[in-house]
Amino acid sequence: MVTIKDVAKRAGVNPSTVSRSLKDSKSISEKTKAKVRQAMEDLGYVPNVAASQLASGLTQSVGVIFPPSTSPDRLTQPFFMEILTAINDEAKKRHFAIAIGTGDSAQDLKEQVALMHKQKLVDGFIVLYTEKDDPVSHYLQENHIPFVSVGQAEDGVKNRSFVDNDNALMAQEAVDYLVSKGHERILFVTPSETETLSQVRYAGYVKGMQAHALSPLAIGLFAPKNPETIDQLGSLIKSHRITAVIALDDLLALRLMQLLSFYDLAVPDDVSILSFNNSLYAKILHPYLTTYDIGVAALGQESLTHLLKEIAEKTADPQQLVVPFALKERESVRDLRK
Amino acid sequence: MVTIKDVAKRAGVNPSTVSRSLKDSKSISEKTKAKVRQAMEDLGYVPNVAASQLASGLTQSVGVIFPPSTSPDRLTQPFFMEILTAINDEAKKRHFAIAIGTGDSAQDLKEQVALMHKQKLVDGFIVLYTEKDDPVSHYLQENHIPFVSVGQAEDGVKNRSFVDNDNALMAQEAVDYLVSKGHERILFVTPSETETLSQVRYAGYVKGMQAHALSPLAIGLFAPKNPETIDQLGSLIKSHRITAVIALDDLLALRLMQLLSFYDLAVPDDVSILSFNNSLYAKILHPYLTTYDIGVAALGQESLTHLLKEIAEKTADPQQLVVPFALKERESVRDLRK
DNA sequence: GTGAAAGCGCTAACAA
DNA sequence: TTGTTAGCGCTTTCAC
Repeated sequence: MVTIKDVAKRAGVNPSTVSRSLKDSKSISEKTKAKVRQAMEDLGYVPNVAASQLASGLTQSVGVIFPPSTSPDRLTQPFFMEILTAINDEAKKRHFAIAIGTGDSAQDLKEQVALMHKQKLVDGFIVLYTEKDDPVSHYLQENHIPFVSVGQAEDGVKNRSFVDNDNALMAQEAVDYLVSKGHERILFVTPSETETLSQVRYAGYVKGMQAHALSPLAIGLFAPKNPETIDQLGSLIKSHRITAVIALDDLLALRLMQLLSFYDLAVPDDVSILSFNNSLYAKILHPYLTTYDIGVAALGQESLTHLLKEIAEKTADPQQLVVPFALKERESVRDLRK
Repeated sequence: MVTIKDVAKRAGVNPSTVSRSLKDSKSISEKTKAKVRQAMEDLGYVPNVAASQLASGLTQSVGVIFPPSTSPDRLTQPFFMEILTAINDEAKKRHFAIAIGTGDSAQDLKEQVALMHKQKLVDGFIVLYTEKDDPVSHYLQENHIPFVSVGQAEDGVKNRSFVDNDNALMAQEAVDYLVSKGHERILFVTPSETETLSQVRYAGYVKGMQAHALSPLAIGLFAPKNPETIDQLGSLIKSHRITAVIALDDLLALRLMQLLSFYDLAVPDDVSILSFNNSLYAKILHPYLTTYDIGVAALGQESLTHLLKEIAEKTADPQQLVVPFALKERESVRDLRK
């Protein structure tokens, strides 16, 4: 194994000079750096991470925490793999490694996070979910460990960093878009009314409707595991002669399509569907879904960038970072004016 | 920060004794160990990973390599997140950490793997895909770095460890099952005939058909991106009056369902579908898919277990580990005998 | 069965 | 601008 000493010897300098050159310290002359770099090249030197960690106290790596897999399907949403690769790509660029945390329960996760931190495995965390009274976030905050969450900030939680889209605006623009296509009887549908995300987007929907002097409908619940909601939703759509529905995500939109076909309603001829995420699901079945791309890559990149900033500056800098979204027009929305 | 020295002082022993107790060395008396453990408890001691890595030369962590994201959808298959959590869970139990590797190209990935290894970030790798002439596997093999691949072994590659299902047998049993439900005109469909996995399963299908004195049909190609194959497949199913198709995976099965409905064929009334993976896709739309569960958790667990064994024993021990599969009967196969 | 002591490879004062 | 030096926290021979 070639160490910093070997490089130093070959370059005819002191090991500390090599160390400094490595981090491109400005107190080393370009000439010396060049010499050192050449020596590194010649010898095929690669720094030993453990040694530098031990000496510097910095881990050069961050933890990425997945949501508790209480509902087993959640994790298999394409979103998580997408953001994981986005974060990893950004981390590579910045010479950081990432460690992942998964667990069955939030409690489990909390213990893992605590361990990772105490073991000095990571300097900070990206938490890929937000939940009320989440033990993980609480732990991180109480212990003043740098972290950023991906997802909607809860109300009242101010001194924490979040990366998210402007979900209210996105839902509002969804209404604008549908109205521009001639729709007026628009319904908002979600699989769970309690989720913060649902609430925020529903609020955006309400605002959007009101902006067009349309009366917003009550939130539509469609929980595939709860058969009641299915029937209710079906009749609601029929009786209110809904022409467009906004679905909380692509998967829900897919299920909605099937529900509608059961009621002999075709998409988009009878009912248009507009959804969010632009995930793989949007292009499985025709009609391909018109959906908002939430910029997963940007979410990942921003979260890491901000986290590293907090780590480097050793100071919490709570920010709400918002990532732009973009409409992907495909086949599930009909223009009623044509 | 509480170190091994603090523990030693409190327990009234030498740091080396603490270190030994930590690894439950048998050359330390139970009495001393108890004392030491108590001291650790009292002080809330947590070992510093970097220090132990540096001193021992062992990283206590392994790399998990995802397939190159050349086709962006591939990674979002639920399989990868599932196996990642399975591996991570197993790793937690064994006090190992995992580092992940992702990249756009195989070349990219190779460089990342090389770096991870040279930096002494990991002791070995789990490669979550198999491909012909894959630079990553080549690199690992040439440099005698412990690794195990998840997926079908290519022919002729003998001195490497793989974890996989017995895919030929699974396809053969799929035929058995369909025959037991009264089907005879059975078609095997795949999105890509060149993939090893396709070939192996197709071979199993052929064998299964022959075992029942049925003549196997040519492999059916259904590449959604290639419209020709869609028409061809549709007519094929019509003209041969196919009653059951075996689909390479759940996603394909879903697309197949839509194709069939386009031809006014209902699943399972007119055509039955049997697929593989038992992924999230199997339960999105009715009819829910009858599909083989490939035991992702076991795949992950076995791969890690075997890798750690190779690392610990410092000796390559090429093995083909096979993980059992199980049929999940749901709604997509009709019993023609009823 | 336990202690002493020399490192693992790198960093970061402090000097020069 | 560069060299000297003392660790970072743990492991592991080698003694006893």
